Amino acid sequence: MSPTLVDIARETHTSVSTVSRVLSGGAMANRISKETRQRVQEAAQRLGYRPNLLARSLRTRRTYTVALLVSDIANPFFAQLGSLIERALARHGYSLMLCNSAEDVEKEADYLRLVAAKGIDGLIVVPLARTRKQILQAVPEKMPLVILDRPIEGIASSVASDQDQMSNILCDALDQAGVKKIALLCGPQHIVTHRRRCEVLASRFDVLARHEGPAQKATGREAFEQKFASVMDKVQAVVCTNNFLAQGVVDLMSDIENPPIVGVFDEITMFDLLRIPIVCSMQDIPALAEGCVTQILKLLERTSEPVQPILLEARVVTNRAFQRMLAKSNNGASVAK
Amino acid sequence: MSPTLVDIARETHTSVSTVSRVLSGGAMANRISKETRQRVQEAAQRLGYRPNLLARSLRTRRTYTVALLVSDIANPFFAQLGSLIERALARHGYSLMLCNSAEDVEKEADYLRLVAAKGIDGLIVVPLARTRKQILQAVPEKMPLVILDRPIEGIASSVASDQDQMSNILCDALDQAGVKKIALLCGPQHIVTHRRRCEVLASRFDVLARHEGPAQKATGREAFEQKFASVMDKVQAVVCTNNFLAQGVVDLMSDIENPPIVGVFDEITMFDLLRIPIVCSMQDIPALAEGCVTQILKLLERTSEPVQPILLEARVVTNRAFQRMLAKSNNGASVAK
DNA sequence: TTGTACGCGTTATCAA
DNA sequence: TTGATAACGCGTACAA
Repeated sequence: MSPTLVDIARETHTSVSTVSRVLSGGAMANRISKETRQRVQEAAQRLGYRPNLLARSLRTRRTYTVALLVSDIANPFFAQLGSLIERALARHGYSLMLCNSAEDVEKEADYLRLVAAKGIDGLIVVPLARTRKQILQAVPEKMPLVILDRPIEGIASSVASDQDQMSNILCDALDQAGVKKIALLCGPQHIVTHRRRCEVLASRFDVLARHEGPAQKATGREAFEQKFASVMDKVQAVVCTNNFLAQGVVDLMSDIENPPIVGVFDEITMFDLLRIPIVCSMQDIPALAEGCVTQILKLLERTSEPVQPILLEARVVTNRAFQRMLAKSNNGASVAK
Repeated sequence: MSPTLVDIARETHTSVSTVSRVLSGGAMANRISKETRQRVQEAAQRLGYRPNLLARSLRTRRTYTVALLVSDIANPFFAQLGSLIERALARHGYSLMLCNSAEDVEKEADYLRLVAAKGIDGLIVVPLARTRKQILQAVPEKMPLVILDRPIEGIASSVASDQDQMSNILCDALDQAGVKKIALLCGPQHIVTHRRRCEVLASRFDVLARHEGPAQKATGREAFEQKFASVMDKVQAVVCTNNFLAQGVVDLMSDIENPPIVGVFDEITMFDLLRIPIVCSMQDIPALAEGCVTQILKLLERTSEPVQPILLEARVVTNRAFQRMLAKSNNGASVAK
């Protein structure tokens, strides 16, 4: 067994409190005579003392652990976020507990309860639940909580991209390319980001076909087989509310003669090498990560200074095929601006 | 404050031990009179009792938490592994603590110590350290430990792909395509997987150019600028020891007239849509995840039944461009087999 | 400057 | 079938 404070106290002919003060008390350590302090440290070193963090946490009510609850860390969007969040937290002395909700309300609630029971200090969550109430009945009121990506009414500590802004810049880009009619491939409408993106798109273009399903590659295939194929020659763009959906779509479209533009939220890997014109509205992932870490740290320090929701801007990125297409049409039509 | 056993004991006119037995003792609960059991359960329900898992862990010396230590969860390979591991662990009642070592030996050691101090039950690690000794001086001897992806001499509990097999099937595929001379892009040679892959490749082909660097996209660019450009017309393939490296390479090669084959370990997203012929040697990620979870669970149950290293087979996958190329050369040369 | 004693919430031992 | 009581290892008032 690993040595404890008692062992060191015995070894060094002092009491546990002195040992504790030397080894863990920051300011307390100075109020101890240089001599005993050294004796204690020497003994600790020699015995290979490691504090039992469980016992400490039980006593101090702080675990220095934050939980990140996402739908699936295999999703590159969340994987990048998770990586950056873990790094930032580690820099501040916190560890990360990772939870996959798998877009399942039950699992989400289970995890929320578990996290509370484990004495986790704070929680960063990409929620499935849509109301403050749903969350607060699984997690104590005072638990530091940051909502990531899908804001919830009544919770101030949240970090997300501005869905309207990111939808509109995508629409602007499509507009500029002369798009009027689109096919729309949507993720689950109970998820606020997907829903809002759809709404904006529908308000700005003529939607000739629309398909909804889970945010996976397979849904893209489905859409084509069931609804999109027939309108492919009538629309100028296919828009997908996230990159997984788009991946399925792009797969299918590679065989089409004169493919329409694909508009998509978040990144498509290697999109620059595809011959399909693609325009992405990309969230600022590092800023999202940094945002929610600073938020959670603020809440953890309990310096009760007010926390403001953070709303980030996205930016549009196009691939070469898109740029070529744009250049061509501009040349043909009028003087390029 | 959340209610404790004491509160329920007071409320129900019994002792903490009875309450504990009712609420957490599995078999113990039956040795309690139906009546008091119900009283206790009712009270627990009414007061909204949640066990304090920290206190329990301190007492039982089990946290039901496993740590996963990888270089970077943003790497899709680890992200998929992480997701599957988390799910499997959750099914067995364990939570996951996620640690990024960032390919940094210091951080790795720090995390190993931290994990031990936190009372984590077990550890799945993609190690940077190369000897059993290095690891055991940071983590207690008896800590359940599974080595993932990069086997270490003397540690039986490990799960990985057979590097020789996966390298050789890649070579076989290249052979079949008539490849004799290659350019080789390697990840860090102190990482055993990269090193072994290089060795096999070098033993089977004529390596006209070789570049080494961190396993990132940028290294691919570097290689081209510094060494590869001049031999591009002399080699029939460029081989990369992982997918990040390959991504950089593929980016650069899209401009080349008659691109050589790209050989790569692990998946390249959307590779089917690229006009460059690509052949991948793909690890069985679900099997890797399942393997290390069953291993760790076996160690956690302490049923001292012997644990065997798991070595998995990879399989070769080619994209359409590769297949077209192969078909063409077969037609031209001789009767297709 | 140092030591004593208690509490954190639970489980486990030993009597009753 | 139950209840005191002692751990688990640590931090911290309070006293000396």
